[in-house]
Amino acid sequence: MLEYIILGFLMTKERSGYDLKRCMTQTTSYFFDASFGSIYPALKRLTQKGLVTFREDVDGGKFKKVYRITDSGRTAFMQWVGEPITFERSRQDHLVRVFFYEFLPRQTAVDNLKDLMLQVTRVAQGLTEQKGEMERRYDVHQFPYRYATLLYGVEYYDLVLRWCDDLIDDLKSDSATPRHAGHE
Amino acid sequence: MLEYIILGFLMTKERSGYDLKRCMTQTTSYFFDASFGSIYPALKRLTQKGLVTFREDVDGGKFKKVYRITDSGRTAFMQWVGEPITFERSRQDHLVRVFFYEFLPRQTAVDNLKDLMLQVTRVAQGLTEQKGEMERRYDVHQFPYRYATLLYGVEYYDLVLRWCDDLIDDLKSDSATPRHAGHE
DNA sequence: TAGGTCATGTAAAGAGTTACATGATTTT
DNA sequence: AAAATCATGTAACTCTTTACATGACCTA
Repeated sequence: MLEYIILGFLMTKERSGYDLKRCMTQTTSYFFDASFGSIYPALKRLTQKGLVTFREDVDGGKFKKVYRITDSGRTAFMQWVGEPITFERSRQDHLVRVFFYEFLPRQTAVDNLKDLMLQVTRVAQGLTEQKGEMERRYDVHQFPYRYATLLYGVEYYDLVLRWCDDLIDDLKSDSATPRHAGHE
Repeated sequence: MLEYIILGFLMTKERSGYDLKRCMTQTTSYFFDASFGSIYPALKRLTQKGLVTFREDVDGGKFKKVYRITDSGRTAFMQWVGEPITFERSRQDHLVRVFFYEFLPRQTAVDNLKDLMLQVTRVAQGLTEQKGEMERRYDVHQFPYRYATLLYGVEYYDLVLRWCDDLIDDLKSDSATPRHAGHE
């Protein structure tokens, strides 16, 4: 997967490993991210397979390896991107603890959910700004897919926030039956 | 994480590795799942740490190891479940390809998105049925967290479906500008 | 008797992160 | 002069899946 994402980013222009990391952090990190520890080995593998080449560049004294996609790289990417999308149920780690919140005092549950909302709000803010910037600067109909993935992110975070809020409301209105009583 | 989920499932009753797998598939698979290849080693580790014990059972000739949570297991679980929830941006693999759909002919994009919708619909159906069954059989206010996580799943799949649908609509209304033209 | 389900387990491989090592340049 | 950023890379570790091995019981 990572290798194809790298190829995808190289489809439009040549980039260094460092550039690729920045790309991901800025544009895809809300649905896919990778560390240097996986990017550099991936670039090595792609080079060995002949899907990318690189030139060494000294830009202002700084040593750089700038990667460019090859023709077979383009072919491999085009083959991959056209394949049917396989829907994988994605792990939602934040749900795991909540699933077991029956064992927690209601107040702790509410506090932790509120804290979760704060975290999500922070992440969501960055995305919403990106979306606004895109709407201001471009005609979004020209980039339907980039815009759609951004929208997905904004709506997803919105869902998580609404969900937390609804659950907190539900817990407050119903504080007469503390489910955590009786354990042990 | 897996070890705590196992402890969580053992909080209410004793279960075998096989039971635990069935539990997860039935109740948490839309946000967390694990294979036998990770469950059995996890149970071994939990036993070594003294957080669970087991008894060997021969149920109708079938050999079973039934695990029970210990007191230190309960303590460890209660400590974990009360910790603040850390929100991790979760990978949404289905978005990765779509992010690069500018390189695909519009018709292929639409076809693949429709196929994705079919897959999601199938997964969503199971969850919606579970939700309906819970509403019929129990007073959902008695199980706010189980019900909330179910709701999350239903709403999440709904979001994905609406998102696909909106994107397909957008692509149809705007078919005059095929963005894929011009590559290679 | 063949295939399905119940039941446990291991080994190899895959995919990734974290931490570290290195060193130049740029900003404070 | 220190700290941050740019830039590449490796090694150890973690977590996980897939594939396999084993064997009993159940059902068509």
